Amino acid sequence: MNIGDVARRSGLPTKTIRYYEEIGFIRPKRLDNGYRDFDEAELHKLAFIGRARSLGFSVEDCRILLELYDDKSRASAVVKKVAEQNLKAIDAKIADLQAMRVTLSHLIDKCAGDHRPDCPILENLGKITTKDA
Amino acid sequence: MNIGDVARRSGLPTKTIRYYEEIGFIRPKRLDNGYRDFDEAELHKLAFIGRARSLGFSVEDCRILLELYDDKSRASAVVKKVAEQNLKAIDAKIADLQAMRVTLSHLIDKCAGDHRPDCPILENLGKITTKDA
DNA sequence: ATGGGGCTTCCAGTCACCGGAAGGTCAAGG
DNA sequence: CCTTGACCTTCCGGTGACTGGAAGCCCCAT
Repeated sequence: MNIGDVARRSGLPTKTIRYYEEIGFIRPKRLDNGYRDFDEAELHKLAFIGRARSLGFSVEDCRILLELYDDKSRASAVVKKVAEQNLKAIDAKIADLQAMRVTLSHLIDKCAGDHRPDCPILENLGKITTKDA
Repeated sequence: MNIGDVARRSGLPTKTIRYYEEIGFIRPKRLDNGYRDFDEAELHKLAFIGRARSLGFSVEDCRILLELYDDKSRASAVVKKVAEQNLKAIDAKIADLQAMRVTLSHLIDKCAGDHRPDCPILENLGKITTKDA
């Protein structure tokens, strides 16, 4: 299977697939002309990584998850722990963004948004909130 | 004012301040010994950038906001628009993360998380969801 | 044989910094 | 006067996870 077919079937760009080879996720054989030749197992692995990435797992998380996936005797608790850590990280990001959102939307609400130059948004950003030593 | 004082008063790391000089946000004078010498206006500007960054504005957004801040005759509508675009981007990120969160937490709930090897998390990641051409 | 797409490698760029090395400067203490 | 330690400087490289582009094969259909 050529890289283009794998890209279509996995949903990953060819650039990303080459990158995943570079960082050791896959080692496709080569044809005589130098083209990569993927088998179904590699396609499968790439699709796995793609799904995990879309759920917010880092590439290094994926490396761990792949190892766990291959190790059929590992306890599910181990996998669950990795997933829970990821969930925590996602929750923290959501909380950060929501805090931003609150402040920013307050600012936007207070701004008339007309032809006049007075703007509470800039005024607030301009406030020096230093901790004078 | 030395860079260390500015760092303490603005809350930005010295590395970041030097970086902001490099990309043209500020142009502090230099003392004979080569040290940067900041004035209050520069401190103010850095604090402004720091606050905007913490609200999710990109560095390029900050460049625009600074220009708008300096242009006392611009309409507040212009600023509001930039802020609203940022708010939209924040909302999109929150939505993405929440979608991830839902899927991942379902998966985690379904996983026993014990000594047994069966794990719905990995099983789901392993599902090939390709669009076979 | 020619054209167009697909494949290869390699280099550089993204974004917003951060870490560290090598070295100059300054104020205080012995 | 010397040392110590906290500053400051520049420069180089790295981060994460790709992405873009150039230069150049390769393959197939016309």
